[in-house]
Amino acid sequence: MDQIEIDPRDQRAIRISKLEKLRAGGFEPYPARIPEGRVTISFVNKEWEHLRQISDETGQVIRPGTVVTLAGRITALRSHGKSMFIGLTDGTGDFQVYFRKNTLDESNPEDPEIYERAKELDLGDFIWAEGELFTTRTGEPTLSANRWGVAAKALLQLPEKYHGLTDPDLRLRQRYLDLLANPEVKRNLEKRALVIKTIRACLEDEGYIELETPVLTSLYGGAAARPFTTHHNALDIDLYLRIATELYLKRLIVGGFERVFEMGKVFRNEGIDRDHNPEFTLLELYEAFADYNRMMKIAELLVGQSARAVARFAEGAGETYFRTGEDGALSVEREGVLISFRPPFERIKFVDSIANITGIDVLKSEKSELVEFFKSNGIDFDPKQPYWPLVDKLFSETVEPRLIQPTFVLDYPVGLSPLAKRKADAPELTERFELFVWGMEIANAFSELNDPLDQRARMEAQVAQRAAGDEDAPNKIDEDFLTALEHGMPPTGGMGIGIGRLVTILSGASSLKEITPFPLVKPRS
RNA sequence: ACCCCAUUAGCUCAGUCGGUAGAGCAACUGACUCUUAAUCAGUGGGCCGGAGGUUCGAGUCCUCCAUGGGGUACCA
Repeated sequence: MDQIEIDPRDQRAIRISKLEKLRAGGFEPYPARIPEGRVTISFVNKEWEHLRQISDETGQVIRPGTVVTLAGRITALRSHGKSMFIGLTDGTGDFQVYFRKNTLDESNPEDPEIYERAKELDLGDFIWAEGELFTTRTGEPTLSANRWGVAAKALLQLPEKYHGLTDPDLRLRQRYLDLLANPEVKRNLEKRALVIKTIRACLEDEGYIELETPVLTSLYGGAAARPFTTHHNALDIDLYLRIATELYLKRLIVGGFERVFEMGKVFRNEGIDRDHNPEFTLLELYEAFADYNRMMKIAELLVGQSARAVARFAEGAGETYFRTGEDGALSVEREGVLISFRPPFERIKFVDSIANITGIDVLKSEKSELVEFFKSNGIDFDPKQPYWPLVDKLFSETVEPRLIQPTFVLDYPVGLSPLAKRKADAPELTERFELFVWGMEIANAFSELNDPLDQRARMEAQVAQRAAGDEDAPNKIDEDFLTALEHGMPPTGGMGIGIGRLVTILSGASSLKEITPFPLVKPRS
């Protein structure tokens, strides 16, 4: 059986032959479990002073090290003939394991091969090792193994340890390799989990309840986006994947819940770039007897607390892109600019912000004036678009890029805000804000429109806009939603927050892809 | 959808004017009982993203295609 020729080019075949040698020698390469009593590496590192072996100046052992069992993946392998050093990583940290022939042989007289078998180990294999904790001559905390075993053999090589994995395509398609090779990727995903946990805890503290609304719906609405479609076989109907949770959460407000939120995936059939992914996690929250001023407070709370939590984590991990000021102010450094997350955030008005930069008063202006501005400033635009979408374009081009520090932009025109309540003293404006950070929209909130007749009129206008060629406008009026409103919805404040974008900013990541575990990629043909 | 750039060993990258395909890590063989990007000696490893074209000759020049990145457009 040893006579089978192995092509030395085929490293997988080499590993399979090692696996067979281990199994033949009584080392099961895929055991169901390892010996009980395994401790984590972070525990050993934390308790190191209590656990380690203590020697006097002459090197005499005064107190033996504690015997523990560790398990993890082999990340380094340095063989020295009759001893070897193994770098071991578990989910909590790194630790060095020392295999010494004499020690292993003396502890296992029944198995004369126990040291030799270790020569069948490769980088990437999972092993367990039980032994005594000591400090090497060079000061490295180490476990000297008395016993060891395979926990799971790896058949393929891991990425190179020193340069890591940098091919952007491979990083996304084989994210597990990216995670192993690039520690900051794992930290960024941990920050994502931390932000989600922090936001849930804050909202629960505020008396909010979390409910899940349908993903599969026969109508789509609550946002301007093109949907994904799918099909239900038993009912034989086409369904849409939701583009927002808004219209269902408002039904829950009508039904008597006063503080409700959902944090879940929504799906928008649009392009992919550094702040867009077709499926993304959206937080939406609604509070009865609240308005958009209350939503600003909640936004400051959620963003502020998330920033605080991420800062604590980043400091613990030794990262330096985060600063904590003397007064507890938190800021993130991006491209040399400090972004401060200390509430209250700046507040500017939508109409004023455009006028200050362009001189155009969008409430009095006309389409021709916008067109002229675009042309003279060399900005590409779609001349077929109606007035209000062009106003939005004007805002995106001139104001948005300047909104680096967290900034609330207040009081959007009603033409851009089909679901927001009009301002009592300025009916052409709405009680709506968006929160921008680093030129990116993070949150969108308003005093919700609860006048069912006004809501119907605005939805009809949208459907007409669709008919006129706006593919992002809804295709049908959600009559069931309007019926719900006609039964009466209290004055309500509502807000949506793009979780991924918030995490991108707070983690210092360069794009949404970095903090999304598995962003959408084109399948390989 | 459009423009620009990239694609060479398992990984990270060189490759000059168009003239025999290179390095480090990883792998393989051997030495080595406190190493740590271990060291030392030796060995193997390539559809140069794919398909065409120009040429005596193409990793290198041209065209098309695929994938990725950046930008533009789209995304209230």
